[in-house]
Amino acid sequence: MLSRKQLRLDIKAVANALKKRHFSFDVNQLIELEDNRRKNQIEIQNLQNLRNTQSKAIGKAKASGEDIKPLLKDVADLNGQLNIEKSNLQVIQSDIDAIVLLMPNIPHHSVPDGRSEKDNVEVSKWGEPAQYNFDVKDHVNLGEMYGLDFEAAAKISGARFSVMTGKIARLHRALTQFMLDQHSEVNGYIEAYVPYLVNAESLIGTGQLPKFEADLFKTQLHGKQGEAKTLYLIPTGEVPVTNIMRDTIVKESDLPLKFVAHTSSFRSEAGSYGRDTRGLIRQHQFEKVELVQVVKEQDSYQALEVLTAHAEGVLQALELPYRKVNLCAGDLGFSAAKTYDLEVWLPGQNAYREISSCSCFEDFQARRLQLRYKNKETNKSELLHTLNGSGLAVGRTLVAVLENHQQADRSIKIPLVLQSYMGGLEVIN
RNA sequence: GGAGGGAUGGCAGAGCGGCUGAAUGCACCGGUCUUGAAAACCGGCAAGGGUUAAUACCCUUCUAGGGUUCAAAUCCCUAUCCCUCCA
Repeated sequence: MLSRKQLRLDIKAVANALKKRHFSFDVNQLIELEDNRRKNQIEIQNLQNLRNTQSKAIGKAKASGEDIKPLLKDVADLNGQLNIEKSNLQVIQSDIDAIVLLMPNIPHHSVPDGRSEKDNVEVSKWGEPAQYNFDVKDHVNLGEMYGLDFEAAAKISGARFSVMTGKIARLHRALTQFMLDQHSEVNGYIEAYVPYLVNAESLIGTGQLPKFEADLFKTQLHGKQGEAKTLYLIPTGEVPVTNIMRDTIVKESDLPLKFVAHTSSFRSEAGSYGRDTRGLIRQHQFEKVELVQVVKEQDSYQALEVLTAHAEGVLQALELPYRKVNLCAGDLGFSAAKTYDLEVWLPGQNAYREISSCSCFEDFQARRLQLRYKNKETNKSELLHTLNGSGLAVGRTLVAVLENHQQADRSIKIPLVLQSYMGGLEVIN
């Protein structure tokens, strides 16, 4: 959520900045609403002030045994008026909220212009895609030999699910463990275990709601009471992990906060029919190791570089060629001010594909989350900055390992760092 | 399934119709003292919003939403969460 103060003081600049995202809104409408809100609020406050002083007068009059009847009538009239004004304000306020909650974050100045992923800018590249002197298979063909089973998954649940058994399941788990260990032991993140079902407040906090409800799986308990207890399956670990700190004022000495969590993620993938229907790339349920940082305002962009490097470290350890891309304004997620995507090389697709998305949200999420710290210098509570990134998406990493480390005899070479997690196994065959 | 108890500032914890935006302690910040630190002492210290050039002043907020009342942290109802006991 953008700052209301900023919207009030400099709405033109906001509108202008959001143009970079190709997002537009009715500036005049918002100005008018805001104007009405202010007038209305002043009116209400005056009435409240009057009522408060009258009420106090009644208290005093009563104590000294005077007749309070005429005073009572006065206040009753005031209250009548007040109620009308209040309901007016409520309508205006919810109109404003509806608009503001749907406004995306302002892109950082270093974000390139552009409309779609075609306009993203490559920042760096690591590793060389291997040359294969044999017929390259994709992960579906390779995986099926070693325990990846989409037919069983379709029977159990439907499309976009997977079953893994045997060596593949073990490899999948090894990747998860390796990533968790790497981030908690080497990179200094606190390991967290979090719920996969979350309430609407949490999703509003990180920005998935109200705008992206269609992307979510929603659960509901039976009966009337159940409706009040709607929970959503998390679309990313970012939601529960970032919400750990919702509504808190963090001690300055505890900053920066760094969490790593392994979670499943659930996405409806509404609107992506026909895209990536083959294989593990786009699933309704997938595993991710998520990095979250909460830092002071002045540290956030440095933190974005570091967090991205942590995700890159995993790719490098797994000997997977990748490139780092600075997302253009048009491709930026709703809450993000700046995002680096890491795209891993997939020989089976002969292309780089997203495997991690690392974003700085500035105070956009923190404002919704009421996530602050006490600034010692100013002695004020100030909003913090949040960041997150996948480190990495486990399913896609499995794909990358299978495809990049395949050999002519259809065996899969296991990267050195994973071997201890595989009981010393060097090759899957 | 049933019966109770609770939710108050960064934390702990009083208050249970008007003088309470809220005692007290801890934490934090500033100062005195000290070679320095600690201790002690003095002072400050919730958030959000509005009016104002500024000093100031005003409004809202004691889990959330309703209600009673001229007036609610305080009384009533509902929800959520926590705790205890019974089955």
